[in-house]
Amino acid sequence: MDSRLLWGMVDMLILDVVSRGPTYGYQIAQTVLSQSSGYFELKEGSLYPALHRMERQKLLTSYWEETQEGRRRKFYKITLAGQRALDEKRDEWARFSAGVNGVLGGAYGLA
Amino acid sequence: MDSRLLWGMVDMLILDVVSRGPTYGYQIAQTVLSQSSGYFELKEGSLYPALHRMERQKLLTSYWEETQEGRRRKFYKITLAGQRALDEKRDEWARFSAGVNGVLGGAYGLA
DNA sequence: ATATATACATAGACGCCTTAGGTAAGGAGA
DNA sequence: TCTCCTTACCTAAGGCGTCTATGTATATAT
Repeated sequence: MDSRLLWGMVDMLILDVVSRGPTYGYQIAQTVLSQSSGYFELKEGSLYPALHRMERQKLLTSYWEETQEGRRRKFYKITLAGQRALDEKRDEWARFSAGVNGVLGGAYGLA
Repeated sequence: MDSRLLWGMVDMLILDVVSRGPTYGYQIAQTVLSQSSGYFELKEGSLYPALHRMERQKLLTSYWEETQEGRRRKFYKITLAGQRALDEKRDEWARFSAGVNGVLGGAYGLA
């Protein structure tokens, strides 16, 4: 896929996944990959900086957990501000995709 | 709007408008603005570099015309390669928006 | 032993969009 | 006349998110 399309979408996708309950980076990437039917491959170089950025912005909080097998995972929870940001981003996405489809459909005369 | 969302979309929107028939920069911006219900304000700093870039890539060709009032306009026509690129970008957009909606819809369990 | 999957992290490069500025002509209104 | 807005083109510099590449570390499978 054209990765330039991802600009500004990574945050929304991450927030959306985290909004369903605490989860960690690797799992977020797997979820996004699976629910986009393999389309969105969140690269580590985008994923982790985005998580850190959103934590700085207080949209997420984090805590470490250790599994019984000895692997460490950094879990993220969405904050109230994060939930609000997600809602805004969803609205923004709706307007954006309607805008694109409006232009693309323009050839066939809709309005 | 969040302008980062525009990444990679400007070319598709321009190609789409030009594909309907020869037109010029200012008019393209007006068309996109109108058909996105005022949502997409193509800035000159994005529009003209994009037109030049796509002309370099042989997706568009251009010619100058002078109006009776003395204004000069640079008209653009889409090439065969441009039409193919547009078709690809439309497919890409369809997959992309389906992917986003797949992730966003994931909370309500679709697959 | 080696490879793969899990799991985190960072540095530097890249490229498009933005802001801001420039040129130039026409028409409207004071 | 002077000012302002619209039309119409163009470019330079800055910002910033994503990518590639790299590093660390453990567990499991071959």
